[in-house]
Amino acid sequence: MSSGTNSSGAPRYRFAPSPTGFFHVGGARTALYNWALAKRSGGTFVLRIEDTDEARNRPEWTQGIIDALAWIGIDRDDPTFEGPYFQSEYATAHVAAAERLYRDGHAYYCDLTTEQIQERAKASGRPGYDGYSRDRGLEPGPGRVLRFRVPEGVTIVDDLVRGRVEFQNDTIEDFVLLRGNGSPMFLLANVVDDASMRISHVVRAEEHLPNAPKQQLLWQALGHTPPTWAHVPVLVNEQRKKLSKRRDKVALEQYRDEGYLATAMINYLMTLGWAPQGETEIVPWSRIQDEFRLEDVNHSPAFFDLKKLAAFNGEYVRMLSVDEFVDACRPWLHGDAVPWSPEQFDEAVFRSMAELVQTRIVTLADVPALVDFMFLDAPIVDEAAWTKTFASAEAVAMLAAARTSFESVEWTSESLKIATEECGAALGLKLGKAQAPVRVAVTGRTVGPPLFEALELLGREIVLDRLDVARHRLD
RNA sequence: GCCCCCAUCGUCUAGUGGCCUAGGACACCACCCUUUCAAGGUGGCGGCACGGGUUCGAAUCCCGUUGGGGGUGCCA
Repeated sequence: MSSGTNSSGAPRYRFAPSPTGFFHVGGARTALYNWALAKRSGGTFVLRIEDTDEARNRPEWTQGIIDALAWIGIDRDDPTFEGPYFQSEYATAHVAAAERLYRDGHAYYCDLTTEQIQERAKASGRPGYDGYSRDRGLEPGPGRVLRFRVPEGVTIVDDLVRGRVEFQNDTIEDFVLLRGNGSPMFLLANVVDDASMRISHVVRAEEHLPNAPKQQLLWQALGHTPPTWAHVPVLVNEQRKKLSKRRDKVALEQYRDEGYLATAMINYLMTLGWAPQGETEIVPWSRIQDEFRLEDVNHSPAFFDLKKLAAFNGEYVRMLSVDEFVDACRPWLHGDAVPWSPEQFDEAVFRSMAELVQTRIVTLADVPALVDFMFLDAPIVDEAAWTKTFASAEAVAMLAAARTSFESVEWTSESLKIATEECGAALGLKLGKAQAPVRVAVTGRTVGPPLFEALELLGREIVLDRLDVARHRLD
């Protein structure tokens, strides 16, 4: 695949998000692509932020991008990371480039208003601007836009993922470079910045593909060799529409805040449109960095599947060592969202249950609900579970039997299990049925971590007390 | 309307002319394991959009159809 590549020096991959107050998961994937390639090639990941008026007043938006990148392992302190740069820093250069284009005959001024253009389009039956001012020789002036003079012929965009894409130049209208007020347009600013930063690879979402021929023409008119293009497919929702902020959960920060692991998120994102060699999709970033190739990226849009993400996350949660897991859980075990007070929480107790919790959660946010009964004075009772469990006389009897038995049994999980078994047997209940009333009385729920381990940890006094409370409640 | 892109199980993918009676993963179903719930194990369901070519041979190459998506701003 040989489009003109900036041959001098190491490759430079630019990632140019526009700040919008959150970081899009699609953007995250594109960033990861750029990052993997830059890292492996010994090149550079250039972060250039598209500066808008609104973003300028909200520096936290830019910080949000940097934080989000850091979360997925794109570390600003890494020497591969260059930036952030802001588009506005180059505004003078943008205008200068436009004027050069005008002097060289690659651009011309036009005084048509949007309404006039529409009228002409309507009259001719062809939509869009028809090149009316091309040869009118207009001088610069207030209200006059500078338009690019699209040359005749064919523009071939040589794209690393899509191959050779041909555009007939007569289907590309003479697009605006400078607005009537003299300010540069995005397309121009982008090219000028890329060229002056000697960007060699532009890897971005497919929605930009129609812009590529225009930009390539601009690179050439400016006297530069165009970069290597790669337009990667977009991420879509179940309706096969491009993920949108309005309808879909697209903020990377939200996944972070809901307790998804960055490792899982990164891995999942990379399997959308690409697959690592071999038997499994669960692979560490190091392997992805070594193996990822744009040439192997799929051509069609990929559905962002929450269920599969959840499966990946569970997979990664279970891979954690106990220490790592406890560390990762910490933010979810403290703070306002948690039902217990700081004094009630005991990390040592949590640690001893950690392994049992690990196989039972999807995200870290699921952790508190599994262990809250260990720290609260009284369990949070799930009414539906309670009603269902104590609907039978045996269940009520079982509770009383366990209360009596637990008074004197040796306080280990193994003995507690045997004691429960015996009480159940006397009532014709198997262990599965026998443990239920005890579980609901002590934990408030029908589901949770293995019961007898929890009872042992809780201690005889608390357990007996909760059994009593439950019996009173039944009366 | 015009331009461009895309098309393998429900979903994400492997597959680059014979190794494919199409492989894996998620989801789903069943069974096993089991103190609940998970996790784990085993098995099952399920796909090359359609029609023409090219070829000894096509999921793979070509053309068309259909169906999706994106772009068509003095937005970025």
